[in-house]
Amino acid sequence: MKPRILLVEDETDLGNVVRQYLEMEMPEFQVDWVNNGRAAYERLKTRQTHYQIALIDVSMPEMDGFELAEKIVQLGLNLPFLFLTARNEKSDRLYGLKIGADDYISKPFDIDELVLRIRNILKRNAGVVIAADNRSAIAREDVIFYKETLKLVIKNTNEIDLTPREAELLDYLFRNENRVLKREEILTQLWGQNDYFLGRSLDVFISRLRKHLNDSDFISIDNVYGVGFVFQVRRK
Amino acid sequence: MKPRILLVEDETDLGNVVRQYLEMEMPEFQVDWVNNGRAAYERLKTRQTHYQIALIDVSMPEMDGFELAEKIVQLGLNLPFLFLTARNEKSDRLYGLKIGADDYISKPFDIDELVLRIRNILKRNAGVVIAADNRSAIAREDVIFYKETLKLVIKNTNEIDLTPREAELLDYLFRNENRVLKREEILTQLWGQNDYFLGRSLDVFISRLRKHLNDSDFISIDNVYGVGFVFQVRRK
DNA sequence: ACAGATTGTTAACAGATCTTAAACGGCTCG
DNA sequence: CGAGCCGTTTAAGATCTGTTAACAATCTGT
Repeated sequence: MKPRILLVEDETDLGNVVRQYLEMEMPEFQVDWVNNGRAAYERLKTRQTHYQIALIDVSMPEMDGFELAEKIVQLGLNLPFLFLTARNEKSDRLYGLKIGADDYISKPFDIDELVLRIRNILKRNAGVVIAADNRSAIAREDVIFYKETLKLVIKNTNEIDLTPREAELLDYLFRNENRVLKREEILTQLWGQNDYFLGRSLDVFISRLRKHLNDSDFISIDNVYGVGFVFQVRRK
Repeated sequence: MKPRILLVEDETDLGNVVRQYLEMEMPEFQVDWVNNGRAAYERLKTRQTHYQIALIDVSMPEMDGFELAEKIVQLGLNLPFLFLTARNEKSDRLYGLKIGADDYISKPFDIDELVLRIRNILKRNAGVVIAADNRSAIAREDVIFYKETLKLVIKNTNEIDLTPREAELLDYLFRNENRVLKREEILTQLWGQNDYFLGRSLDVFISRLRKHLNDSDFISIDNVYGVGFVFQVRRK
């Protein structure tokens, strides 16, 4: 199952913008947006879904952000959280940090900075390391490729261990998706030379990767006869 | 030994003030202050002393803060760091966060806020630490590791005595749980160098730790062929 | 449609890498 | 000085991986 981010924000416009931006910038996460503290609390209480991090607006009707955060701590969920708020008084900031916030970000905030801060918090906390530079994990539609752990996850269920060479080739394909790659290009890039036997070797790896990618509805490796291959990533 | 904080700051006055204040507010930590990036790098390169967090000034002569931080990431130390800086341009802030900073704090900063932010970062990073009668311990699921007394307790029944080297390696693994650790990283950090025989030695210790951890249902040490190891901590 | 070229798939092999037990040798401490 | 501990080295066996081989399937120009 995709790791999840919980966004708690009562302003409809801002909530929508942030959710959309996060899903675009961090496609390997699902963003759940709720518009009040109580709804967030209900979700967290019954650990039905497990969240990686919570982004909480301080000023909300009914149950405000501070109150929600305190409940999170009380519940003993080890859930990182940060505040997104228009209130930038020192006392508020200190209070937020004191109850354990991993960050306290004042509106208007830079959304790129928010993404980076979230990534850095998750990096320390979660098992799955996703670097900001997108080099260690690549997500496309129903496929996530963790380059460092040599793991390939399809439809969030199917977890496959790759060999180093398989991973290297797959990485190369991802970095050149949707364009025709000549055999010669691939061989000189990955094997350093280009002869008949290495060509056959490449075919074997292509075959293995195809088998691995069988369960994906969006990704396939297509042959261009006499030329090379195309790593096709279809969009939804 | 007291856990340590590394402060890298070239301005003498500020360095002194911050160090004194931190030691007053966080007496359980020892604060080591060095006044340039190169000195900090030398300390971190081989693992003479182990730090919990690094506070880094961006503007320094010789090796600047960004450069130092990049080296920290390259070395594969899982060391949290944050920037203390007078530069508050958006591009600088984004760059700092991009290379993995846990925070980017602009001077003049509120020292109480700094302390809170440091505490929150450490809280997440250290996991459940039991500080009873000054024996520091790391607890994860069904395993408790008392690193001062070199004892490992599994399921509250099985008590195992570790050798110093075993404990050192296990400590390193705990600090880097759920990440791929390259053989080279481990060897340069723990043994100070990396050659064939030390590699064999590492394998032997891994094997011994595995035997010790056999009774845990949650922790295992997995190999990534041709790369290194992953210290897997599964959650309930 | 046919032949040759290219590509696809599977199995087998050899070398690299990893695992583990056991032997070794330096060190400490009584 | 002898026993015990501990890190290192050795060595044998297990496992993993990239390559090769063999054969099947597909493509292309004629």
